[in-house]
This record gives sequence, structure tokens and C-alpha cells, in this order.
Amino acid sequence: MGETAARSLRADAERSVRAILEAAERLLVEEPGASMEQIAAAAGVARTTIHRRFANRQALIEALASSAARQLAQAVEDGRPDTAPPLVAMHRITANVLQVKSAWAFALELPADPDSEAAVLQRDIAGRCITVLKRAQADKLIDEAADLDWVRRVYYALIRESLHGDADGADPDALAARIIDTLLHGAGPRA
Amino acid sequence: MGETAARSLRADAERSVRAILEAAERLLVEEPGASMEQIAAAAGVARTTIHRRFANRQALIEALASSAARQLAQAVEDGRPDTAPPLVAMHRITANVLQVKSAWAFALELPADPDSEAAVLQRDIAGRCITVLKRAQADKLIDEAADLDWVRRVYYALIRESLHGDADGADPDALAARIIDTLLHGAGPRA
DNA sequence: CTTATCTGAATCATACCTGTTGCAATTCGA
DNA sequence: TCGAATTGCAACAGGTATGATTCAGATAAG
Repeated sequence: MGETAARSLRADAERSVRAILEAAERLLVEEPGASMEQIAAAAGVARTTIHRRFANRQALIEALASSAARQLAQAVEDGRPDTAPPLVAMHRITANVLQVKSAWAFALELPADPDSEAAVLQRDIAGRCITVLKRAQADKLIDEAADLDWVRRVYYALIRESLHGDADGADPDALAARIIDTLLHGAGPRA
Repeated sequence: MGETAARSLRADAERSVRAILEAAERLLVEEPGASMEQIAAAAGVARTTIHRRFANRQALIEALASSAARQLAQAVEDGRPDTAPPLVAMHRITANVLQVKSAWAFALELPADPDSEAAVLQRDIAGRCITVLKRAQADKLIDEAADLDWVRRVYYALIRESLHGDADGADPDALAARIIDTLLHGAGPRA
């Protein structure tokens, strides 16, 4: 259990798994120490059912991280990082990522075991991110001497900060615009 | 117990309190759920001694947060935020803060109760921060239309990111320089 | 419809953490 | 030096989380 993709779960079982993962995210983001009992209750499921699907707490957490990472990767992909004009791609990706991250904040902040599926996906995503930044650099949007890894980290930090501070109601596109603008120009006076 | 300043603790008792707080920071930053037993062991102290000084886990955490917040406030103050030239103050404060934050990462990331001493201090510090930014704005270092609260949040995020990613060995002044540069100019091409 | 699967409920055993107390030994401080 | 404060140790009580097991009933699937 707790594997990447259980082979052909019955429909109701699959529904249970989803409910459990969503409830876990909802509770753990508020209270990282929440008990399996509480998670089960929030999922509208018996505690035994969780143990049937996930061998232990650890397995549940890992499944949560994998599931969220997969959605995040999809969000990035949907922004066409390889084909869209860099600035457009950055905007779209940022807006998409903001939405996924606001829904799976706990799972995506989790310190991942380097061998886990989640970690692999996160590395893929970081690679994609660097790719986009390189394309932006080629378009003179980013200084040619810039350290792209630092730029990527700043980008991540801006996203995180946007999520922490602003009410969920805020328009993702507006937030994305502010992030990109800050990333490229900082706070200094405009030319 | 667990008060802001215990009145005249005996020398050995004060040493114990310090050892406990330092051990708590050291362990909790790695494992937020570490038991009192583990903390006591790391502090070279019996578990009962912790309970003598701090009524319960909560009280220990709050004392930890207060202690760290006080040190952070001191670090900011040492940068002369009101009198030094804005750019100098920003550099000095950033370097000082980096050092304190790397030593008390757990305590300073703690979600503080709005009424706690730590929260009050954090608000004071944020105020000081805004003050410096205003002075920088008056000196044309920051765009006159900039949202200073957002700038402050970005500044915090850059500090956090610097701490997470870079080995502790890195030179605080170099990190501070990069933070300020990124805050003011972003990643875009230089004029 | 019939079967294989899934679920909830009830139990059980185990382990761990927390907070308290009593006491003897040690250490600080005046 | 003498008394008070502090500490370690041991033990205890109360609580809670975890995981496993069993079984009868509900539900999806072919």
C-alpha cells in the first residue's frame, strides 16, 4: 500500500484515498501533529480505513507529497515552459503554481527524502524552471551575469511569500504579475 | 516559571536554563516533535529539571521564542536603523540578522500568539524595518510608488532563502550584499 | 445476480509522552 | 562554614497515538 499507483482500486476505495489525502492536507497544514484519528474523522472515514491504504503515518505523508508533486509538475507543464515566449510562460506557470501550492501547501513544503518520488519530481520541476530562466536570459530579460540558481531560489521564495501573506481570495494573475515584476526589477526606482 | 525574566536565579540554574534553550533550538529545528526527554538529554540535564523551569512544553517554546526575538531585536538595533545611511544600515542589519537567524531558526519561525512577548517584538522589528525602507525610499533607492509592506515581505523572504540554501560557512557580508542587491534591482539586466 | 472487495465498529496490546512527587546529594552564596 | 537553592534519580499516574485483528454488513463490478 501507499504505492505510487495501486492497481485498479475499486471506485469507492479510490474515493476514500482521495478523501484521506485531502483531509490530511487540510489538517496537517494547520496542525502538523494531527493524529490519524483526526484525519480519519475529517475525511469522513474510519481510522482503520486509513491503515488499510497506508501502512503507517510515514507512508501517508509520502503519498501526500507524491500526489501534490505530480499536480505541481502538471501545473508547470501546462504553462508550456519550452514553447511559449519566456515572459508568457513565466506568468502562466506562476499563476498555475500559485493555485496548486495554495491547495497543497503542507505537502509541498515537506522535506522530502532524496530518493522519494516527490523529490525526483521536485528536481525535474527545478530543472524546468532553470530552462525557462535560461530562455528569459537569452531574451535579455535577465542579466547575462546572473546566477540562475539564485534567481530560481528567489523565485520560489517570492511564491512562498505571496502564498503566506495574501488572502486566498486574491487574483492569481495579479499575484503572479507582482512576483515576476519583483523578480526582474526588484524594488528600486524604474528607469 | 517561564516568565520573561526569572528574578535572580542562582548561577547554576541560569546555566541550566540557557543549556535547555540552546538544546531545544538545536533539536527542534531538526525534529519539531522531539520529546522533552530528548531535549533534556541534549542539554545534559534531567527531564525533571526542564519541568522545574518551564511549566510545560508550551511554556518552553514561548520562552524560546521570546529569547530569540530579543536577540533579533538587538541585532537590528546594532545596525543603527535610525541614524546610519540607509544603505549602510540595511547591509549591517542584514548581516547581523543572518547570524542570529541561523542560530535560532526554529524559534524565529515559530507562529507566535499575537499577545506573546515574541509577537510584540516581531511587530516592533517589522516597524523598524519599514522605517529603514522609508529612509531608503527618501534617498531614491526604492521606487516612490513601491508598496513598502510588500518590499519588507520580500526582504524577509530573501533572508529566509539565504539561510535555507547556503552552508553556514558562507560569509554573512557576502550574503547580505546579494540580498540587498536582489531586493533593490531584481534579476533583470543592469543599466 | 453473484462474487469479490471495501468499510465501520469494536477490541486489544504496546509504546510513548507528560507532568508530578519524594528524597538524597551536590552546589552556590552570604 | 552554614543554609538555601538546585539537581539527578526513581517511580507513578494519566493520557493518547499506533498498529493489528476480527467480523458483519454495504457496495461496486462483471
